[in-house]
Amino acid sequence: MRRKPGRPPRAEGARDTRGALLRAGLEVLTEKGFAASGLDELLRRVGVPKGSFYYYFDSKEAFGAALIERYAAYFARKLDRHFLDEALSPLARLQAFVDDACAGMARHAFRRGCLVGNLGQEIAALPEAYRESLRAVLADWESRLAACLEAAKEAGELAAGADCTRLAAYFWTGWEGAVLRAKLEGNERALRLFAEGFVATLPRR
Amino acid sequence: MRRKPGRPPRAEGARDTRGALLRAGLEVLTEKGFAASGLDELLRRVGVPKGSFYYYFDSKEAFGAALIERYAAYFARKLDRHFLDEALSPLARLQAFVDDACAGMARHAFRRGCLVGNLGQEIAALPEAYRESLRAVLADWESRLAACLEAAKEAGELAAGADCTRLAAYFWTGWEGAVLRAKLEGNERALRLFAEGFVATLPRR
DNA sequence: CGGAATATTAGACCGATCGTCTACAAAATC
DNA sequence: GATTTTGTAGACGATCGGTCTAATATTCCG
Repeated sequence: MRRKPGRPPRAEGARDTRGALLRAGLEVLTEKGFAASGLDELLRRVGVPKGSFYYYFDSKEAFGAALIERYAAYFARKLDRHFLDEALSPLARLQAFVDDACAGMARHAFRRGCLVGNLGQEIAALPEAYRESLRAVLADWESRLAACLEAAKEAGELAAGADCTRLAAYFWTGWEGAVLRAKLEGNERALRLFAEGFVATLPRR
Repeated sequence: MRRKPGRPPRAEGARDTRGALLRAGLEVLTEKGFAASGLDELLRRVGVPKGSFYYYFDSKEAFGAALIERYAAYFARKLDRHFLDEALSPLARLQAFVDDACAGMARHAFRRGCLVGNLGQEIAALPEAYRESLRAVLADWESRLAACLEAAKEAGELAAGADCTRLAAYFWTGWEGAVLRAKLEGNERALRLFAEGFVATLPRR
């Protein structure tokens, strides 16, 4: 019993309980996936009682859906930051994303992976509604990368006949595998290996 | 209460309890992963009481380890069947494996994936001993594929300068991603896409 | 053929943890 | 200062992984 019940101050040194839950949820779920992540652990971590959780979210399923949404937004921003960076050539932008991702995984000692990959893997045991959400997220990433590859085409870094949409789908498919492998091996080797292989085999002209 | 206790006949119409547990375990874990798979469900499915489970296996962890071993053996046989098939050219053998895998996933309506991929994804929440096992399995697949690619070199299907080990690592990394994606999408598109992309970008000479 | 030893099953039981829910207190509003 | 809103506290029943004792079939040995 650490605190009396009731509403804590919110106006000033406010504590964004919902936000804290989402942040911690992302940390836990990108590490262990959905099924293996217990609410109790999450709540202990954030220092919030169960009642609060169920005030902000209808269920664990709803919480997961919110996490997917938040992760998609976070990742879309990251992709835009790199893929739309006019200071770099299109292929250099892709490389910058890869470098960023490697640094990100290293920062968490290769324990955390990709939320989409984690949930996709256990999709059979997840709410059916997640499937479409995850698919949509991947489709979104695909179109962002395809646009970057189109830019590469115009910059003469990629053959005019290249199928950018197909290449983008190929990239994200393999990339998810690389993230999984990097987690398993505990190093960035797989990420580098896949990225280099992908770029190396791009049709130049 | 369906049956009186005691040892059932084993000599004739014998029921291989341990084997049945392993078989069902493989089905469940390739679908839902480790954490999401409850012992109770498994036991209900096989029609075996808990006592038997803990007679054959020390713990869920030991059970999982046995599953990894069994899956590795099963998969190694499958790889040998294809990669050592002298009737086909080396690259045709790889294609035969891909076709086989597509058919296999389709047979289970794309619900079951790869045990190594599933467990690898949730490695952070798994017994640490699994990590090395899974790594070793992947390394084994890698060397089998590398040998097949070496054969392709000798057959003139692959450039003499190609780094077969590296290519093999690249393949399995991306392949795991493709399996994950095929599960998520519920079709073989990702498998085909990755396999075609891989073969297409192989250095021919 | 009989009795002891062994192999295997039956399922109650335990502490921990799962996700849900009801009761209530503080802050905000009027 | 009463009511409404916002949020917290923690009890709850179900189920989890795991252990344990009891019971019985089979095998072994004489």
